[in-house]
Amino acid sequence: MRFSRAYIPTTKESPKDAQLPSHIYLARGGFVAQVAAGLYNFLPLGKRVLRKIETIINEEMAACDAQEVDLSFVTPAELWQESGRIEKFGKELLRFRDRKENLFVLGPTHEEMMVSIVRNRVNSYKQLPLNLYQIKTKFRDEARPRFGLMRGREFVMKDGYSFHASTDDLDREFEAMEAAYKRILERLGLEFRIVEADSGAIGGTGSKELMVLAQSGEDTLAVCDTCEYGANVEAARRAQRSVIPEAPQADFARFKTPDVKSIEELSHFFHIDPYYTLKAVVKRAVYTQGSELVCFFIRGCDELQEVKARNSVGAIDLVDASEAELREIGLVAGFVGPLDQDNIRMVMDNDTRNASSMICGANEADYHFVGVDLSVMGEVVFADLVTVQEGDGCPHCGGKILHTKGIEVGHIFKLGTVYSAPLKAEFLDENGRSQPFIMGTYGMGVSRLVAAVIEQHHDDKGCIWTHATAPYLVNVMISNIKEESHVAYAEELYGTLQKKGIETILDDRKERFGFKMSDAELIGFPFTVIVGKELANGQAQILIRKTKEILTVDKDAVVSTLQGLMG
RNA sequence: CGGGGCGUAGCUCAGUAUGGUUAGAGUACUUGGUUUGGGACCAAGGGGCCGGAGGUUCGAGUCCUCUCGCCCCGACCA
Repeated sequence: MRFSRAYIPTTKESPKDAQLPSHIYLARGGFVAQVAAGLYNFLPLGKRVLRKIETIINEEMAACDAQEVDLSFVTPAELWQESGRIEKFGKELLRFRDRKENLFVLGPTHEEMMVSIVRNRVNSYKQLPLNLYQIKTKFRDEARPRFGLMRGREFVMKDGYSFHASTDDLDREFEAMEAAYKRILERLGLEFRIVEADSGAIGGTGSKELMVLAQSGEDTLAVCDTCEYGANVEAARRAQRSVIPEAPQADFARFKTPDVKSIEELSHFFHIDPYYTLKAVVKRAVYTQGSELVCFFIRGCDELQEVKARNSVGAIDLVDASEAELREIGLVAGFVGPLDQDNIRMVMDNDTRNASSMICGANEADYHFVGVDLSVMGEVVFADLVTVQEGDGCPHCGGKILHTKGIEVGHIFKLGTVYSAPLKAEFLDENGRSQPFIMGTYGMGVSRLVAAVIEQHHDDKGCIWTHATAPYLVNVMISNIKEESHVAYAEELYGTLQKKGIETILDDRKERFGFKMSDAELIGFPFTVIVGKELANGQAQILIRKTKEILTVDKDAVVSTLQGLMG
């Protein structure tokens, strides 16, 4: 490609709404342009990067015998009614009617459609397993799109679905997909972590997220400093506490604690470690039908993890409860405890099982119980409710847990029969019995990966594309196009590189040196060959974008040097 | 969806408290010239329904009402 003929609208200034490096540099470098909230046009350079990522995904999927399909983007709402997700998805699902007044939705994900193309066509275990995927634009009417390509409303996603006759076979495929996803991210040149995760509203097990590590990531990860363990904080576990603070000495008693409400005040009042206090967090749990107040009890030194709490009661949402709501059921905010009351549904954190020497609210204003032994409680529901904190022990090796940020670029999990059962997608097993397909699902955010590469690989000048993602690997820059000998050499080099199959752009624009250099750095070509002054000595220079290193090499050695650098 | 902010040239923004020449700057663009290793300089140009609709007024970018859009914080997010 000749730069003089390319459409690469770079700008010196960044759009005012851009915050993240990926957003700023992709916009400034002329890769994408915003159309409306959460909607972006991909310009030539952006499209090339997108296609490169898609190609790598396609290659790795082919290696696993997964087959690419292309499902219609507009899907009949009926399918969504059948699966029951039309309500669950809510306003994120864009719906509209056609001229005949039939209701349709724009696909935000394609479980329903994928199941529908397989059901009634695959009807024997002999036709299984099957792994189908597509790379396609999705639409989710996000309440608040942000961060450029990171969280758009329209985005490109690879979504794959596998169908199996047994859970063993699903397990095998799941591992193969995890390995394939790992290879994809490695080939893209990304630093990432595969972490345990919550399956979300959709349900399922074995949920794993692929996280590209970057400070700007929207997800917090708990990772072990010693072993491979990593998890989204929404799902992270921890080892039993190894160091337990010294227990306070006290017999069971009701104690006057005027205006002592918070855990901090309580531990200060009694001069004890918050470990021995019981924190009560009351939330209104919202279910598909109805809602109720629930009190979650955790140790005072812990924080409630809302996703875990929500899962523990099967709620679709938790909202803060007001003091008035508490009063209505006879509880006093700041003094809620599990003893002597059955006003509210209670869930206790696993770490409070049989806890003793505890201090908890007495369900009466200005009173707490001390010396409480929780093992005296009758039937109690326990669950893991707490947020794993930095410094906690790794559940696998006992190493130390650290927090880090990640960008979710992939999510794989085992669906089982969550969709196939309600949609009645069944096959006959070896015994002639009808069974719903056992399914797995494998998603990867393709357009988000474009942004993730830049979040992880940029500097104050612009993008630094990895070799696998660069729109062009080599930029041959002519410092001054008025120098005929320079132009002649650059043209020849450009031709040679192209013949060798190396994606090259020739910067033959009538611009000054500095302007072209800034563009080269902003766009982020891995290598820029500077054809200029040095040619008088029979030399050219190679700028390595990543290290900013400039190699001066003999003009006849440029191609071989580049090939060496590309490895 | 709650709270806040902003819509003026392709882009980044002045101008709006107090209505009044022909609506500005920087940058980008065009032409000519000088330059030619880090977004250079000089000169001359083109480019605007001041988001939209209605109103007040002799007169509205500026005041009032209503709308639409975009951004930020939060809630939400397979």
